[in-house]
Amino acid sequence: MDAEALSKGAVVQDHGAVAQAGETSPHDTGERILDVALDLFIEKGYDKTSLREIAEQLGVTKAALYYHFKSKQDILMALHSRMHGLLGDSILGLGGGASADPQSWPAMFDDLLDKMLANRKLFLMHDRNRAAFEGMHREGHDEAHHDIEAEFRRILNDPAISLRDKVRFSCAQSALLGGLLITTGIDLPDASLDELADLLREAVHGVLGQPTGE
Amino acid sequence: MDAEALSKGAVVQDHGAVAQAGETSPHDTGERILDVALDLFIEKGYDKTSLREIAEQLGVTKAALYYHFKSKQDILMALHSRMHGLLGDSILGLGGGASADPQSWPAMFDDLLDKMLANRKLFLMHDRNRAAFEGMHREGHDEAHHDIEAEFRRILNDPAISLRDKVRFSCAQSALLGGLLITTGIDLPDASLDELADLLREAVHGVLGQPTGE
DNA sequence: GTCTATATTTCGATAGAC
DNA sequence: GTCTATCGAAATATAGAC
Repeated sequence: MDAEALSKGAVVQDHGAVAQAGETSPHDTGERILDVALDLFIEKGYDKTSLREIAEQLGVTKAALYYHFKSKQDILMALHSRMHGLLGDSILGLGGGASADPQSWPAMFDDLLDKMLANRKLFLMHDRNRAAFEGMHREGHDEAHHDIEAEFRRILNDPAISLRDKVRFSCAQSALLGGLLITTGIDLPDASLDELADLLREAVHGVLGQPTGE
Repeated sequence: MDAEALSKGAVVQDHGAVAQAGETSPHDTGERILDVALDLFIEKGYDKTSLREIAEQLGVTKAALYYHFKSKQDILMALHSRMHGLLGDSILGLGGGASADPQSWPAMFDDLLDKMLANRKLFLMHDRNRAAFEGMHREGHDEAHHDIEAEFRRILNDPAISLRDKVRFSCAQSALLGGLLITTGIDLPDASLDELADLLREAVHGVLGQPTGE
């Protein structure tokens, strides 16, 4: 009801090479399960969304879901993979330590902004179900995937970064999510997504401030 | 484990008149239940926190909880009341329409910042369990309490407010929460809460921008 | 690949003794 | 005000036919 204005399953962006393992043609049942789950996880939250509900809305039975996913958490993990497929390793320097330099943050956030805006639903879902994702990581599952929040904490614990920059980083990231949230609580007049992108960039840069003196 | 650096149950601030109905002396069992629940709702989320767990950590049995609260949701509602007791009606103009003027936002956010920082846990809990709170409101409970998000949506749907200001408002609010989040993921050196407050003010004002031309 | 059962578990909530 | 014991509901997950 709230999220009907969002784009549907815009997983693959205008650049290739983001295909996920196990996700073949775009309209097999597995993908449709994920699409429905994504909507429900945003609307009601992961915990309060039952498999019966997902199956019902999809026109199949619960048991059919278990043919495609071995558990409910497995569905959440698949959506997690979708998200990381979008981010790629281009952002947040998961390999190196490029993100340790606050000078590079404005450009990085610009990049992140585009990807998050183009795939709002995934990021809104991740934000709304942070507890569920952390529980998943705590139980040791979700191998081979670093979370966004893992990189987030790495920066927060880097002694080379000043408290001011840490606050800026944390606030900028949250501000971005707050900007995404606006697309659900409002009827965006026409396709003024570009205007929103500009305003969001403005807000994020406002948080990050001037790298030099102030 | 994560939230042990947070202050414990700082419900009543340095100004009086925030007592809640049904909350008498500060250390009766009812209050202790709420304190434990607050911690667990932050750490594991509302849904994944069982009453057995709350009771165990408190050294009583499940049934004892039901003497003080008539349901699990009732515990959540009580914490909701705690939060609104803090906010009072001074902020966000729940009665009038004072918050409709973007000119007044910087001062309002300064006020909000202090209250949120002094009672981080309540606001972090609210943010982390947004789905649970919305579900509560959807089911018609929580009478007599307007939610923060209700006022939030009112602003988003006010046609007199420009999209830029709406984005700024939404981002500023989220940025504030992002700033609170920093207190959980980091060991704040000493009691540098005042320094954090300054940096947060800086960040929020950065989002809100100049009211005049730009 | 999808169905009809059914197994298993956990949780919220209640009854009644003390 | 707290306890023991239990009920009932709902959810995840599985077994096996088709």
